[in-house]
Amino acid sequence: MAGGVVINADASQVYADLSILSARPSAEEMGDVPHRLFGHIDGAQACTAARWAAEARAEINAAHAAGKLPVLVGGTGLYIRTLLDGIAPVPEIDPAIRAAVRALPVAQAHAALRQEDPQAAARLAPADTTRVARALEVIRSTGRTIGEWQAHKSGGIADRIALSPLILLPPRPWLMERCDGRFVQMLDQGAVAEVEALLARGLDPDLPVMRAIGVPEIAAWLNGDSERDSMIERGQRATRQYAKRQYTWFAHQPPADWPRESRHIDDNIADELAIILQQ
RNA sequence: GCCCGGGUAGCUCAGUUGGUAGAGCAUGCGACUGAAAAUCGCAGUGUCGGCGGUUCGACUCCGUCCCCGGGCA
Repeated sequence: MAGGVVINADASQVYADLSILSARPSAEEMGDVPHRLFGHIDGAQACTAARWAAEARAEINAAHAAGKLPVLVGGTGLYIRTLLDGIAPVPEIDPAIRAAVRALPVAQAHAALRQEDPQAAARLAPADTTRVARALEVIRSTGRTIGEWQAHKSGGIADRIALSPLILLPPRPWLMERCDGRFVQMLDQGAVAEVEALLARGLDPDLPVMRAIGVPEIAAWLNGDSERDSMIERGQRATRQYAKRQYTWFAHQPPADWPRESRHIDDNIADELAIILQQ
């Protein structure tokens, strides 16, 4: 096969504004291997699982057409699941409805949901802001409940591709150390300037770019609301908590027959991966 | 040395008239259908600073000692 194409499957690495903070690969690291869906979306927009999946599908098709091997890399489980299994075909939500719903305090949103979609209200945790808002905007914007929509999924490509999955679940203590080191490294590489640039844009604080790990922590420090040491500590902690959530997702959500690799991600594994990619 | 405030969960702190303790965060585990690096659920742990006393019973009251912070000398 005439080489491969690396396709990003990380929800933060898609944003132009997050290079250092999302640990996006550098130009040198990319070398002459084509990389797709990295930093291609402006931070003023919020990407979605469905949008990413559609783009990934197009990139995979293009790679196949060019006789290249598409290699998806990244840790956003929902995105990968959406690509493979599809997702409920809910139409675009009316922006006015979305804004109104998101402006509601959760308690009110959940109370409204109890009236408008009792089943979803019963199923969801009353404090689950994201899902409660989603359920409410779906019933209000489409007239059908989210449960009805979710009865079917569409757009999945799992049944028409040959998949070679590999899940990396390295030893926890090692992983946690890497998390701590990684945040410090980001600061050394210019993460603060990246956050300053982001703040200068005056974006909605609810946007994904503004909630990415490190952004709120560094912004608070720039704002004088915290000491540098505590900023570092909070950034490291957020990274570790995220790693734990990823660990849980990938340990349990993907099919049981997907191979799990629990060794350290060292040069040996990197070589093995390189060999797999060359096949 | 004296006066005041304070020593309760890993951290910050609640604890009304005495009935052996809680909340947030952290931690652990888990969930996850269009914001997912998001959002949420569940679960530990405590010689309530030490010692003595009063009491059927003390984190709560009394005595004493230790430690921390502030003030006065």
